[in-house]
Amino acid sequence: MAELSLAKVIINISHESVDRPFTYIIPESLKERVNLGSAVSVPFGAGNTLKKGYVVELTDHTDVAPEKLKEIADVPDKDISLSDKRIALAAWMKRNYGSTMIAALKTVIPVKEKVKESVKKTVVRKKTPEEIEAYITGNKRNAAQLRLLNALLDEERIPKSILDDKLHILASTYKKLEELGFIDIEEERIVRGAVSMNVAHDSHMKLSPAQQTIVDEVRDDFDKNIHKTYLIHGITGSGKTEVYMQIIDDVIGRGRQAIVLIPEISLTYQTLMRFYKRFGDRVCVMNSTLSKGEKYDIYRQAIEGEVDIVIGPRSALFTPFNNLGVIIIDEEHEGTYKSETMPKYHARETAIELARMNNASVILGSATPSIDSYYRAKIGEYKLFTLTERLTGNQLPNVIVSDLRKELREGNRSILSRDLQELIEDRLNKNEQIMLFLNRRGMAGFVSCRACGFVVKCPHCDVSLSLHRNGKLVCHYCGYTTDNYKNCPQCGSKYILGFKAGTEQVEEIVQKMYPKARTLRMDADTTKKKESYEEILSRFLDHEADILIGTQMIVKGHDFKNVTLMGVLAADMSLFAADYRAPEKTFDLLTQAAGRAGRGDKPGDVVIQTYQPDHYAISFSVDQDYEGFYEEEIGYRDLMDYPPAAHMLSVLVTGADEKACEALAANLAMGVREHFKTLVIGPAPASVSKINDVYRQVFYLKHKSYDALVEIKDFLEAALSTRKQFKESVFFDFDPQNGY
DNA sequence: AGCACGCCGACT
DNA sequence: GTCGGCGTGCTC
Repeated sequence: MAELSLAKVIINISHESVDRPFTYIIPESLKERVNLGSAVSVPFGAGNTLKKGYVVELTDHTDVAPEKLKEIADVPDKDISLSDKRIALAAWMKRNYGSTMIAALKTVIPVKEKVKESVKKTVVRKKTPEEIEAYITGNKRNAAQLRLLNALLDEERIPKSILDDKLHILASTYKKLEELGFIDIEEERIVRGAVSMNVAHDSHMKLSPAQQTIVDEVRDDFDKNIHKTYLIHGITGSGKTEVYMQIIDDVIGRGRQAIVLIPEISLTYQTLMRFYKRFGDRVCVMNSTLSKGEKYDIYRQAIEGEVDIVIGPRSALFTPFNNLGVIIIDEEHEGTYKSETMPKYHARETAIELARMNNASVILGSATPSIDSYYRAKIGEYKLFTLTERLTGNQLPNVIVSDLRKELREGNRSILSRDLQELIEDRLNKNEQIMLFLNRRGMAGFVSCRACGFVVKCPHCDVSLSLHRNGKLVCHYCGYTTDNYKNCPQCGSKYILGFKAGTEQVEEIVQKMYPKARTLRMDADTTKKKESYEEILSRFLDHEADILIGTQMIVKGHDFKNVTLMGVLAADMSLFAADYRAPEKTFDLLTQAAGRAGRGDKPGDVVIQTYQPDHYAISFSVDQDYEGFYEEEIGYRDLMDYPPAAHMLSVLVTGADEKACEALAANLAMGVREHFKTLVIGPAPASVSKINDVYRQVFYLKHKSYDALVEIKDFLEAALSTRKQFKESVFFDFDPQNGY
């Protein structure tokens, strides 16, 4: 066979006009090192500037004129190369999500370059549990020390990185405890990211019959080389994690590897420790706070077979295992599985494609599966399992619905219903904890004129401004800040007031009503600083506050044993979002919120305050009736041709010139209408019609066939490429998760 | 993304 | 006449 002397290279320039392979000659001196997937450095363009790129094909013939061909300059050995499967996956992503090939390739490579090794620190317990207990007992201060010592009671050795990350221990705390002789910090020159704990592996937990059925069926299929997508619909506390772990055990026992995807925010210290205890140093955890070096080490260990399990957010999907056996996606309904940047891939779909390429299985799990996945399970595309038994022995919480219209009619103008007020008082007296969940920031806190209805909006972005405690009005999109108005700019009335319903206002009101109660607030503002999210949670866990007030993030998967009351302040807030998924998201949030109360041995109450107690998203969540909600919702999706009944493509046209932007959107929409004889919805101003003075027009296409939408996207891209004079940019999103 | 080519306005 | 503005087009 003739030796292949040419390489097709994708250049690292993210622009459609150069988004195609360029052919280069492989010089004799680099023959050994240039392979399929190699990262190479090549001269490009008139100036022969050196550009990085990836070899996506080796060949020995080309249609390019020979005098044009240049030679590959180098194969930098600190850059990481790709496997052929990864190239195929990138090509699939490019096609399905409409990105450039180079953007898809970069997504598929979790780490760009190799980095030197460093030291790893492990915190080791140096005193007996009894001595530690003695120190802890009666110690009301030193919360951070107690967190650390409590963790060390369970585990003699814990990697410092986990403690830093999950328990938020500061250097001063380690220093103090080292001085007191409680701990020692061992340093080891070892690969980063790895967790080696001298743990006695937990013996396999006894599974319930329902759990065992799932494990058995997946294993039997696996051994028959049948690889499906399985959906586990399991209520909170039904033991999904046990099932995942047993399946992983089976898979790694067969010499294969496992990827576990989690919505980053929900990976709690407890869950993490369960994996470590079960699998020890065969597990690696990825997260966005890891350094380049740590990520690289995980990557290297995966390739070299030193670890078998990686846990991480959607990007962990691209861990380069050689023999992937199973991909587990926990909380599969979560929106964070859809990428917001190019390529706008969905981790669930991409996982299924990756699994198909590797002969691996996919396990999806959720207490409230996405309508999408449940539909696919119902039509037999996925295999459905249901876990209905609460193994933790907790009772379901008692759910009370407060009709806010009735409250108002009967003279209660407070944001807390009388039922909720009564229960808060009761819990404060019992020294139990309370969570108050406010559905949506940004929807609340806006300033409007009670006389004429004027709403104060950002001059640069088409969203209402929020009133902050300092009296300023702030835009949550661009940060624009202005003083609050004394009089309405439209009618001059002095009744221009904030709509009191932001988390800040709730905290203020709660503090006034319950002066003795200690409150903590968690929202996008208070968690802006790195690590503050974990810090607030651990402070609440340590009972440094009685009431935690927050947005979505407080309802995600955290287990607070002492919380016996969950108040949902405005359950219908998220129903107003301009998004066909609004009822689904509302149902998910309410169901999860209800799951937060009474998870310990104490029974819990949930109060759901709403203006629409009869809306199906609310009534079914009150009854914790997923099936009922699904039936109602799928009927609606079917009727309207919304996913999963059909697929959707959103086309977002943006531009600084309003008229030009509108004209281009109208023109493109018309082109599609005429060429495909299909229905086009819009164009219309996006729900946020302007961000930072850039106008946004959007139109939607629906089609039963995904490929038909891909064809339309290709058509639009072709149409755009012949009109370069347009300064407007166009963005595509398949089955969009968030409205535009 | 760069770089070259090229076609119009104000300069030694 | 020519220097240089950046709009348009091409890159193996």
